[in-house]
Amino acid sequence: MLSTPKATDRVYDYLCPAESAVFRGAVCKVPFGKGNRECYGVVTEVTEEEPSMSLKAIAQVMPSEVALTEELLALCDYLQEQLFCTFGEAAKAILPSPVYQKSAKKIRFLSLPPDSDAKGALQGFRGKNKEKYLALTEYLSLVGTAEEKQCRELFELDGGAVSFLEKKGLIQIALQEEFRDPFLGVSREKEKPSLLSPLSPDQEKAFLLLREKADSGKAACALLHGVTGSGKTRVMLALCDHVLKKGKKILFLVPEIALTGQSARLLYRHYGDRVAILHSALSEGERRDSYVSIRNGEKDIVLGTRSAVFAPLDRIGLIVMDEEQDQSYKSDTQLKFHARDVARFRCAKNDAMLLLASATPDVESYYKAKKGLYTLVEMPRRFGNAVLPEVRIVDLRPEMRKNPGILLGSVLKEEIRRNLEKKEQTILLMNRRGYRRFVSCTDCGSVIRCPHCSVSLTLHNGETKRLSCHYCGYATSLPQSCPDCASPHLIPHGFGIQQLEEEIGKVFPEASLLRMDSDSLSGKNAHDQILSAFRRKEADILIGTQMVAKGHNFPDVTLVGIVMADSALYLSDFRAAEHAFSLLTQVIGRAGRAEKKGRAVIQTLNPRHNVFSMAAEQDFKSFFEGEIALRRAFCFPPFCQLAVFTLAHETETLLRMGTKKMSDTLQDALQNRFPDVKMIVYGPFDAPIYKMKNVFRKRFIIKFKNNARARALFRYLLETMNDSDRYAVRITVDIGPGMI
DNA sequence: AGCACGCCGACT
DNA sequence: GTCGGCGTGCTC
Repeated sequence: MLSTPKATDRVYDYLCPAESAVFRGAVCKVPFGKGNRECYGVVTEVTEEEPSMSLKAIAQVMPSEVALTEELLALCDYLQEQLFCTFGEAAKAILPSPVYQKSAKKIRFLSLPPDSDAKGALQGFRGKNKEKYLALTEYLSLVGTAEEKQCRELFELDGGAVSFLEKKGLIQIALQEEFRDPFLGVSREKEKPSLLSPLSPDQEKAFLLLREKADSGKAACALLHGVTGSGKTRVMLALCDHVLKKGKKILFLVPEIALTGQSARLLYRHYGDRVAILHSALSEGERRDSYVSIRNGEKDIVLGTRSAVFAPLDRIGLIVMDEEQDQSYKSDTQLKFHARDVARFRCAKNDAMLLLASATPDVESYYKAKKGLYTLVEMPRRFGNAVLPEVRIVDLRPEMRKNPGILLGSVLKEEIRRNLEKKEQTILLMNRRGYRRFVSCTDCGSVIRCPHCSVSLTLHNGETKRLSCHYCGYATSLPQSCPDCASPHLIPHGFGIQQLEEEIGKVFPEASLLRMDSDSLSGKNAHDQILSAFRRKEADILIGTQMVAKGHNFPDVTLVGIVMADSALYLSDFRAAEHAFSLLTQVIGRAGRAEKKGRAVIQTLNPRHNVFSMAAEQDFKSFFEGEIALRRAFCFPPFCQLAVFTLAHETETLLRMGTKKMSDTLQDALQNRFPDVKMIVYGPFDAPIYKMKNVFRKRFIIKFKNNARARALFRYLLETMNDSDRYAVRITVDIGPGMI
């Protein structure tokens, strides 16, 4: 069954219809359960046997172009084994429902009618839902438009309540298809294929090494490590050409299609109609079209984000993962897979080559390459006559002592002024973490928190004084007095991008700004539009979070400022240093091109931290040596594998009972049933957000060696924990978590 | 997860 | 007497 809970995760027998062919991998519509509700299932076996019991019959066999191939069926087994998911969860990730399930339904969106006064209209209203209605209308005034389904969940309203509000004219309902554009503005007209520049000697050398590996006819993995500006992309294209000429097909993965529209342009320019695009922003119809055309063999190249690694492509000769260190390759949705692991599986099945490319490889990948498990190809020189930007590391502490709220130090201010005078562009990076504004009481010290989640509420837009929760969407207006002690002395804290914007506005009133952060924007094209506007020189300064660092080419940017570099270093995650190094290296690389030398200013309270000087020099090797020594000393990946078990329950006491049972079961298993398995168990700890949407969560972190025995122990553990009554804790597992 | 069946309290 | 609460058990 597609998408099934653990309890129904097994094979069910059905009668085949006489008229249509049923085969392994086919997707079928079947009646299921007492109410014979319509479900989808995947055929895993067809027999001629007479059934020994009365069976229900398959209602409909879906067309063969949406069936799972043998390779993808094997992938389902692999994912079940590795991730402890159900068959349905694996199959659903591989075969997203729009592909087999045609739905003409449009999504209902709610918004406020123009110049409505919901508050006034609800003043005299005395129904039991008054508070919820007020909350909903406030929320809509904050976000503009929101999906009806989401609103109903957030404010616990039913369909009746929504139609009541519509009748009263307090809200309006719009039917919309989700907005999509598969090529994200890339012209579909056939452009003249631009002639590729000949390979430079360095590129030629890298290409020959990779080609030799690709021609071996065996599954292989190579890591292409090239500093920013070394021309890796050109080498990858040369390899793609070579593989295509041999009649093999290519999967080309990028971390985020919205930010790397240029990959689509690049591939589309060279290969035109042979390219299919798969990413999460496609409409149902587009996804189906892409899927079917790939499945029918009409496409030779599939470009996409992490879930495109499941594309129904046959005869794969090469899988490219650009920016392979990027954490968005690890899924944090229901099925917590890593695209790299799936890619490795598919390469093994296809005798294909996996090419990982990056300027700052993942420490684990580089370690494997150094050990000889992957072919390591290095491009240490920048292409042409490009030079590295000149980087200044500024100790912000002296200025911070005088002015604790400072965001722009004098050095950075001076550099920005210089750039404004020269009419050159500037990028300012502000790490998102730690820059949320919250409100606290100066008398009792308490912080205003979300009633459903254990987080503080974030203050938005200075003028409107709106507080919202970034985890459940709860929104409220800033109270007049402290909810705990009734003191009127509530003050905002924390620096947001908005503060930086205000400060720049004061210091440089003549400068035009663009801001890019994920909170202020929704819609897939918004980022791309901002970036394009900046590239067209419609603003002097671009302020943003990590997104501004990713793979974009801005020829007129000569200055990059990292406003507070430390925030990236102080995450509890063991990969914090790796991420900081990668982010800094990438963003510094945005400054300057061949003709114009770039400058970067790093503001920090830790000027001696060597991650800054290593990022400035693009000295990945020194960074790696230091980092791998730490990982070895403290036993972190790649020297072990990590698993995070999260236990969730609405009731704290029952959650505690669950964690106790988990601890006991683990200890017993390690001592008696699995004495040969070595694991280190940490926990239970409160999850980083202990309470979310009124559910409490605790977790265990386990270091282990990933082998069949360890997985058997986990499976035993999950079975033992799940066979208690249905009101017990819910457990989820994340193997190789992205962030811990 | 859904959905039905089944056995106890407040209504016509 | 009956509607409906949610505990329990099953899904080909």
